[in-house]
Amino acid sequence: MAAAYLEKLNDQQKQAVEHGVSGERGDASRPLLIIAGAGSGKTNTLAHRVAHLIVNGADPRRILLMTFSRRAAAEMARRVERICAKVFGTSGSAMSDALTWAGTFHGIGARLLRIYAEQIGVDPDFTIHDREDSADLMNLARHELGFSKTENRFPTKGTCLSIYSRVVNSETPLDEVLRAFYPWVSEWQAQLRELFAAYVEAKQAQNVLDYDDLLLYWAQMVADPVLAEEIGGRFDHVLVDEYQDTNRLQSSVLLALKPEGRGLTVVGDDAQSIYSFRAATVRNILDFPKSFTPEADVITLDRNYRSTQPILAAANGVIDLARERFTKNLWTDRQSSERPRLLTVADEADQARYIAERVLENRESGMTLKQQAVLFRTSSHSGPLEVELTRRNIPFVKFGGLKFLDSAHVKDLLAILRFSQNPRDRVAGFRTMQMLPGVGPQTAGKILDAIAADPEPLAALAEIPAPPRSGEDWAAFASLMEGLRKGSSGWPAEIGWARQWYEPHLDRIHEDADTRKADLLQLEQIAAGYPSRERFLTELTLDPPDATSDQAGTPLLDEDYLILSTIHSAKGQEWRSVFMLNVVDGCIPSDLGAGSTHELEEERRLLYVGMTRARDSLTLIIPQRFFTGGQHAQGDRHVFASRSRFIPVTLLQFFETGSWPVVGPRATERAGERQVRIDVAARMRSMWK
DNA sequence: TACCGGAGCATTTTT
DNA sequence: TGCTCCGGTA
Repeated sequence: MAAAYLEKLNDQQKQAVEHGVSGERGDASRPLLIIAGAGSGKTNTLAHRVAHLIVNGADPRRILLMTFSRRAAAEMARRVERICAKVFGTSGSAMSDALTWAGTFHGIGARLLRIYAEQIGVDPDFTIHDREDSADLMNLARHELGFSKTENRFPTKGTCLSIYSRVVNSETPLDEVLRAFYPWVSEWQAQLRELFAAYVEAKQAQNVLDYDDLLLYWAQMVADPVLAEEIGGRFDHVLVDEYQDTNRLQSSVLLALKPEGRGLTVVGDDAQSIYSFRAATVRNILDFPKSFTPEADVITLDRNYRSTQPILAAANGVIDLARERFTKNLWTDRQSSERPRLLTVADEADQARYIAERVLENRESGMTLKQQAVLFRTSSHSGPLEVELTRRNIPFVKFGGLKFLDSAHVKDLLAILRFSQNPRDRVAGFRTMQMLPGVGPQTAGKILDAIAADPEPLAALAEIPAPPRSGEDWAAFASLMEGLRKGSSGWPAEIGWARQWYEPHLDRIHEDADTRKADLLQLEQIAAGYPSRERFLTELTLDPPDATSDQAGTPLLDEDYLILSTIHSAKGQEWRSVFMLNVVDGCIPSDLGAGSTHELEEERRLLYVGMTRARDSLTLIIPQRFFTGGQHAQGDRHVFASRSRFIPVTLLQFFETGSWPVVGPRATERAGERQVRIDVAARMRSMWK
C-alpha cells in the first residue's frame, strides 16, 4: 500500500506526511504541529503531505494552504503537482489549477473578503493600500487633527502606522503596546487614539483596506459563528507554513476557522522566528498544541539534509547560547573537513573585493553564481559590494530592501490606475491630480471633495472646470480618466494608455526620465500577465516583485547571477556557498535591535538563520572599520567594529579564522586593481554620451 | 497657491 | 545621507 513517493522520506517525515491520513479514520482530524528545523526537508514534507491527502481522496479545491510569501506558495503548489503527476500519470498536470487556495494569509484574506463583501457591508471594489499609502493616509489624518504642529514633536507618520499596526496585529491594547515598544511617545496616547479613529474612518469612507485590515476583517468575519462555519466549512484541510512568524491576529483567524483543529496542520521552527517587528510571536507555535482538546500531536524533524556537519556545529553553537531554547539540535551525516570561515578584513571595500574574488574562484571551479549568495542584516550594507560587482561585471540580483514599486514614477502610474479603480481612494487621487502642472495639494483636495459626492465620481470629473494653471493638460487628463472608467479598451491596454498620458509629465518632473520610462515599460509587461486591472492592482500590492537587479528590465531567468539578499528575505532558501557581510556588533546585532533582550535574541536567531542557509561553504566576514551613515556629522565617520557578540571566544573552535588580504604577493595584485578603477569614471562619463 | 531651497532630523527587517 | 517640514517668493 505504501506509495512509492513515501519511500524517500525518513521516519519522522513519513510520520508527518501520513498523520491522520493513511491510518485509522478516527484520528484523521487531529491537529498536527510539525517542528521542522532548518534544512530538515520541511517544504518537501509539507508538499508530500498535501499530495498524500489528495492521493487519498481529498479534494484539492478544499485544501487551504497558507505560506509566508507568494513565492513559497507557488513553489509548494509546483511540488505537490509533481508528486501527484507521478501517481496519477499524465493527468497530474490537470491538478495544477486545482490547488486554488494556496497563498499568503493576506492574499487569502483579500480573496475571501471580496467573496463575502456584500454580507459584511464592504464594497467589493475596495483597493488595498501598501505600507506607504497607509502612511500617507495616516499623515493626512495627522495633519487634519493638527498634530503636525505640536510643540513637542508628535511621532512621524511611519511611527504612528507602526504603533497602529502592532496594536491590531498583536491584539494588545494601545497603552500596553506603548509601554512595551514605544515608551518615548506614551505622552501622546490620547492623541494617538484620536488619530487612529480618524484613520479608520478615512479608510472606510474611501473604501480602502490596508494590510492589517485584510486580517482584521477576516478575523471579524469568522468571529461570527455562522460565517465562521460557512468559511471554515469550505476547507477540509488547512495547512500553515512558517507558523513561528505568524502573529496573534493570524492565529485568531486560524483558530476561529477550525476551532477544534480538525484537519489543521501547522509547520514551523521557533529557532527561526525573525519577524517579531511585525508582531509575530513565537507563542503561537509554542501554545498551539494546548489550544485543543485533546492536544495537537507534535512531530519534530531534526535531521538536517542541507549543511555539512562543521557548518551545522557552528550554527548550533550560536543558537545554543540563546537565552531560551525550546527545541532540538540539528544533526546531519554530511561530513566535511572544511570548517566555516571567520574572516577579518580591513574595511567594507576589502570585504567587497574579497567576495568578488572568491565568487569568481568558485565559479572557475564549477559553482555557478546562482549557487552562491551574499547575506546581510540591512539592505544598505550591500552598497559597496554592489559597486564592486558592477565594476567587475559580475551580474547579481538583490532581494529585500528598496523595491521596484517604491520608485516615485512607478507609484505614480499605479496611482492613476488605482484612482480609476476606486475614485474614492484619496491617497491615489491626491497623487494623480498633483501630476498635473499647477495643481498642488489645495487644488487636488478641492477637486476630490467636489467629485466625492457624485455617485460616479470619475464622470463628474469631466464636468469640473479646468483648474486655472493646468491649461490644456486638464482636458487630456479628463478624457483619460473617462476612458479608464468605462474600461472600454480593456486590460492590459489601459495601462498603456495611462503610461502614454503620463510620459510627458514624467519628462517634466524628472531629470532622468529615460531610465524611468524603461521601468514603466517593464511594469506594463508585468501587467500583461494579469487578467484584469483589479487583479493586477491587488496582487501587485500583496506580492510585490521583490528583486532588483543591476540590469533594470531584462528578466534574467536564463542567465547566471549572484544572489544578494537580506537575511529576512533569505528565509527558506539555500545555497552551496554563503557569505555573510558585517558580522560585527552594530550590524548583527543591529544597534537598533539591541535594546531589549527580546530584540537581542531575535538578532541572534537572525544570525542563525543566515548561517543555516549554507550547504557546503560558509564565510562570515568582519570588517574592522567601516563608514557609518553620517550620524556624527562632524565627528569621525569611521567606526571601529568588533566581532559580533553572538560569536564569543568559546565558539571560535568551530571556525577557521583568518584575515585577508594575505600579505605578500597579493599586494601587487591590489595595486593593479587600483588602476582598473579609473575605468569606472570613464564608464560613468560614457553613460551621458 | 505652487514650487523651490534650506534646515533639521531620523536612521532595519516585510505582508 | 536622504527625506520631511517650513518659510519665502513668484
